[in-house]
Amino acid sequence: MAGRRPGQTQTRDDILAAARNQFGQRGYNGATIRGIAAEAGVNPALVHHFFGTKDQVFVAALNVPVNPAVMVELITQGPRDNIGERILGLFLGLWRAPETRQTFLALIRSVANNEQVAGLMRQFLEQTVVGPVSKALDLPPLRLTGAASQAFGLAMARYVLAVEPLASATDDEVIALYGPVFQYYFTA
Amino acid sequence: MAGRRPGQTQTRDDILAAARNQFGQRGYNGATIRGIAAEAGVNPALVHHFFGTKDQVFVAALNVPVNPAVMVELITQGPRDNIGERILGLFLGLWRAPETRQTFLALIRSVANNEQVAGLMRQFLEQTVVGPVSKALDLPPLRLTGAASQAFGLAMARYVLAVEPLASATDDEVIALYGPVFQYYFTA
DNA sequence: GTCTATAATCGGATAGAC
DNA sequence: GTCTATCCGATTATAGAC
Repeated sequence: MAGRRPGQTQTRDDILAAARNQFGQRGYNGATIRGIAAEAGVNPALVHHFFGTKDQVFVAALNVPVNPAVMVELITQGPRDNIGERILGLFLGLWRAPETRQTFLALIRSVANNEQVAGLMRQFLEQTVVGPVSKALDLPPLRLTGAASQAFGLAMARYVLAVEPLASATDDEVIALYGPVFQYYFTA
Repeated sequence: MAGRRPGQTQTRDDILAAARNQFGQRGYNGATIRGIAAEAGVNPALVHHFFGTKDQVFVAALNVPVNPAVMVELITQGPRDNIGERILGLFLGLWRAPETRQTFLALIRSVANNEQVAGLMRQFLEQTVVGPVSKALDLPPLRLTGAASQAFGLAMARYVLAVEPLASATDDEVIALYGPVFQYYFTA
């Protein structure tokens, strides 16, 4: 934490930022090392130099400081009667912060076109989300996949497709619209 | 309708079927003319010969006999108190038929990674679905984008991600789970 | 640390022979 | 109708100079 590190740091971070943006805009398949390098203002070979293969660049770019286990904790701990609104609050907050927003966009776009990423996401949902939350809240797993599907659809419609009037709605309007739905999914 | 047409037809249809499958599995960006030709067992040049550019192949492959206006009619006409289940029945039926299933898969995968397709989908939803249905049923447009988002999310989770236990659930279980949600979106 | 050069593929599209 | 041959561009990745 004391003193700044020499040279390298800046370029490396530039590449990482460019990667997050490119993967977010185009997904794994659509983004290119060359595109990332161009946006970062460096040579394509440098991207490989710092992060290795495209796979590894992807992992590095998406390694954002959001701990899923903590999120699950936050959700399962609080009062049950407003769990829908609480989840939406967390969700919308993550979509408001640029870093997590880019991460989520990248994941959605990649899941839709890349079998490998889709496999990872499926595993993550089944093992880290649906399983634990189902036990913690004593809900049928099917209910939680319902909630997950609505979260996916909301992200898709509001942030990827940007269909109106949903895209321009305020966060409060979104909470009012989707609150009852998530409350339903989390009520036995 | 009387008598069968000569030669050409078979190969042309083979290419079209292969195109539907490839676009469904990989989306617009991921599918290749060469991949389509290989699956159809023909030369890549033939694909161009019959359908022109990749854009035109895409349009031809997705030109499936589903009239959106008719679907909207079906939904807005019937009784209001079971509209959720009726929509789900139509929806699941379309995902059961191979041709429409491939079409929908292609659209979802392409929307997520292709700005042009996303634009078309956005326009379609706003002008052909949300607008008309909102007027016909006297519902706020925002409600209908909510329903659309849930439809997208259901398709994504069940058919693209195939997350369990949703992917293996029966249609009846899906109707039981999502029925109340769609009913909510379609109730003022 | 940064870049040039290049290998090895793969992509869409076209011209033109048969 | 069907295919061979080919153009031209873009991609990931590596080797190695400076």
